[in-house]
Amino acid sequence: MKVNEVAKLVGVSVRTLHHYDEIGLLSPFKDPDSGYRHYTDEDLSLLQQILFFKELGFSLKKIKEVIHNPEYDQLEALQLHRKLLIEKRHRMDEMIGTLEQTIESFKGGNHMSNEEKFKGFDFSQNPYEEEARERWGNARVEEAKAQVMKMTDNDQELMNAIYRKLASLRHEDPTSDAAQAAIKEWYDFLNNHFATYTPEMFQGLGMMYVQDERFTRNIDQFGEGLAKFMSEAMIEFGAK
Amino acid sequence: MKVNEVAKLVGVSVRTLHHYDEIGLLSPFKDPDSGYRHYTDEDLSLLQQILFFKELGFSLKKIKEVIHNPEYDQLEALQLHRKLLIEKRHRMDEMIGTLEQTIESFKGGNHMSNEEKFKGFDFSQNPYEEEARERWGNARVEEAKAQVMKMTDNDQELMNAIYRKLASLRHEDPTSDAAQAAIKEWYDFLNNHFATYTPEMFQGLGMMYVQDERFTRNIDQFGEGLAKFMSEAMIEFGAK
DNA sequence: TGTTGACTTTAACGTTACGTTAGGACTTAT
DNA sequence: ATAAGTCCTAACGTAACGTTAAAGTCAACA
Repeated sequence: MKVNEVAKLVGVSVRTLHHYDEIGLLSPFKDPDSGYRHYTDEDLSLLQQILFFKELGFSLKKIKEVIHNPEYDQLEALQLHRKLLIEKRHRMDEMIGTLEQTIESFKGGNHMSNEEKFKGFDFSQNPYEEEARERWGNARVEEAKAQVMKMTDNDQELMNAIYRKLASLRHEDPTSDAAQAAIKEWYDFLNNHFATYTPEMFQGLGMMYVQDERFTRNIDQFGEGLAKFMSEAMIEFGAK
Repeated sequence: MKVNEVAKLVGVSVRTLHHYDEIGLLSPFKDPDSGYRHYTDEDLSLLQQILFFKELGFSLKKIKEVIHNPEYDQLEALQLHRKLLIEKRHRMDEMIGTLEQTIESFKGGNHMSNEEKFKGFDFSQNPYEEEARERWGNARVEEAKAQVMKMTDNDQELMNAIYRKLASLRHEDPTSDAAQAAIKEWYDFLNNHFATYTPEMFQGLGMMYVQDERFTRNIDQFGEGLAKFMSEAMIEFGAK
């Protein structure tokens, strides 16, 4: 196989293959006449390995070491690397936290009463707070609650606007483009304001919209049937 | 202030300050005679800002844009950046997951019975599973459980060995070097095998060792007083 | 067989945010 | 005044390729 074929097959650039050859990471057979590189099946599977490690965030230098060493070293390298990744993730968590604080301070004051703030968006107060704690743990709920408390008037208005827009669409097909566009707005809003929610919490939230009638009632403040509509739209949205 | 003073004060290299000057990010006053750079207090606070954004992962190019623009853009930039960070964190989570699977497959089979595996290490089965769910949430507990299930015979043996070593030391001072070395082994083991535990879970686990007598009984299988000893050693370990 | 178009090669500069010498000017303390 | 300490600019090095650029090779069609 020639460079371009390989490149297209595995989804890397020709330059990348050249580079790997240059640094001695993957050196295919070179036709002495034409100078063309020719990759065997073996080269390909080695390339797969390389890309695998790369996806895990290894540097090419380390990949080169790891790939040409006995098995035990590979395991050790994997474990070490995982440790580094986990540390990095912790640092990222801290960074995200700092960012969120900064964003809050940029946004300025929050002048609505807390009751006002919790209207329409609710699950960290009232009947189901305890249930939420059971389902998702203390720390998560506290964090979510703190974030809702810090919401700006502006954000609150934005959220209500999204709810109203959704309510106005609630008699249409939840899979329609308009409905999906609106649910995407809502999805983006949640993503921007409550990033600490795990994917499971998102899913669970969607489920509860229809399964738990207390949720249903709360959401249907904005229009009867809204909870059901949103749930269906969310499922559709998540499916693609 | 001259370069070196500034550098030492804020913890960056002189080269970094030169670089920021080169690219027009932070250009202090330059004495026309000596050519020396002189940083004012204003320069310093600007530098703080720069470093802050840098810590958040902004490129110098973006910092330059953000710092010289109206407020609204800054907020937008912050929000955009947080989004990117969150996406990156998700990708990292996936990478860590893949790494863990790979590590498992490297380690090979697991031939002990599940009862065997849960002996000595327990909190995802038996009386307190339900309690764990309440405290830390469903997903976390399930994840932890799955990881315990996948433990290799080897790992299991390793863990038991650590427990036995700790048990043999349990009548000594928990703050002694020997005790701390042993608790570090245990800490590293947990870190290597149950990376999905949050710091709070770690702390909580330590607390429960003495506060919850069901835990105490389970750990004390390896020797009476072990739970208390471990808890004290953990607190000491965490404090430094 | 000649030519054309698709593909290949090496070479080398560009990117990011500095680190790291290197050689020389300026300042400060003794 | 002289040495020690600090400052300057200039320029190459790093990681993992991207991006031209100039030139050789291959397959097919006329």
